[in-house]
Amino acid sequence: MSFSGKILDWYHKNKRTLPWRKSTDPYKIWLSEIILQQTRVAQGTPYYLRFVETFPTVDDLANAEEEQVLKLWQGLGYYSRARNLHAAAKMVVDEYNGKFPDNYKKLLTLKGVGDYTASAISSICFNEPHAVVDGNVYRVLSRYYGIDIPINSTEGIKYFKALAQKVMDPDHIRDYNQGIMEFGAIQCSPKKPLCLHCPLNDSCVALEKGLVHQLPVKLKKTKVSNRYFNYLIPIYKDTNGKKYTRLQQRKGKGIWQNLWEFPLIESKSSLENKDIVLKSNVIFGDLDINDIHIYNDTDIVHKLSHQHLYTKFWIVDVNTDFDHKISVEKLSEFPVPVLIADFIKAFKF
DNA sequence: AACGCGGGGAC
DNA sequence: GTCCCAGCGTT
Repeated sequence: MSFSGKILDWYHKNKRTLPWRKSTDPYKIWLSEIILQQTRVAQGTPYYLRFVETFPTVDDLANAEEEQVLKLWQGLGYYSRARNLHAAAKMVVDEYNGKFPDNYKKLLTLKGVGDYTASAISSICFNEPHAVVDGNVYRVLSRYYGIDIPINSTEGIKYFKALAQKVMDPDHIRDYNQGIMEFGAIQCSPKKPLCLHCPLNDSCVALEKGLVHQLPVKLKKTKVSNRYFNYLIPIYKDTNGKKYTRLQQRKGKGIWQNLWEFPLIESKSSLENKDIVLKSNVIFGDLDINDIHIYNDTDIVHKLSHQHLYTKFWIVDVNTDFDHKISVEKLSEFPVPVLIADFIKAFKF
């Protein structure tokens, strides 16, 4: 049996029942594909369910505020996906008259949709013969065919796309594409592949040569940088005992774009109490600061894939009312990074 | 061609 | 600790 035949056979016996597999509605498939970019099925599934529940149609999503989309996305990471998701929904409504693009080329014009996602949607929804190449496919193909070209090199990306396109089954593309990804996730997994009872173990080059654990080859990742965050949490209690604090929205290019956080002092290294007091007086202008004390004695280290954030939270008690204040009960309405959400949850306002 | 972008789970 | 996940956009 051919490679694709065995993949299809394996898929029919082993496929999981996943919520998006009940439909070929391009809106729902697109939603699932964006959510699952660089994200495990287990992590993305509850988000998918909340999104289809909250936004049943692309029109509903397009008409939402970006704030609401980001709030629903909170905790999933790579927030440009959420911003692009919203922008793409608007494109579908405005430029495609509300009808989801129905072929690979048009799908590629949507923000946040690249070769993988356009291939996935066009094959699953419209039976177009475009082979998907995701992390699973790189692993399966590199092992089965014994290819050691780095998967994240320009040559590798081109090579594996062509190979995937060559070995696919164009007549069963919907199941083939999902099948090879599922096979990579469950059978041909990164660490402990189940080679012993694999339907391809009589013809897998990596298995024959003992290279299973050396493939796929991947170029080195960039190094992690350290940053030092000091969050100032102003707290003002009015005459009724109601408490207020302040959030501000992150703008610019870096992490957590358009998400909200407390006023931030970033420094090259760990700051001392007196430095914080000094800078707090600048940040909060002429406010009457009653007391400043640290919340966490040792730094909270928030680890992103490319940055380690050494974080201190400082409680700033103020005696006077201030602008841009929000009541602490409203904190949960803002989309915030996990680092901030964890603090809000742990701190007793 | 290289880099920036999150968070979490498996080991 | 390391690796990687149904990748994409920017520089």
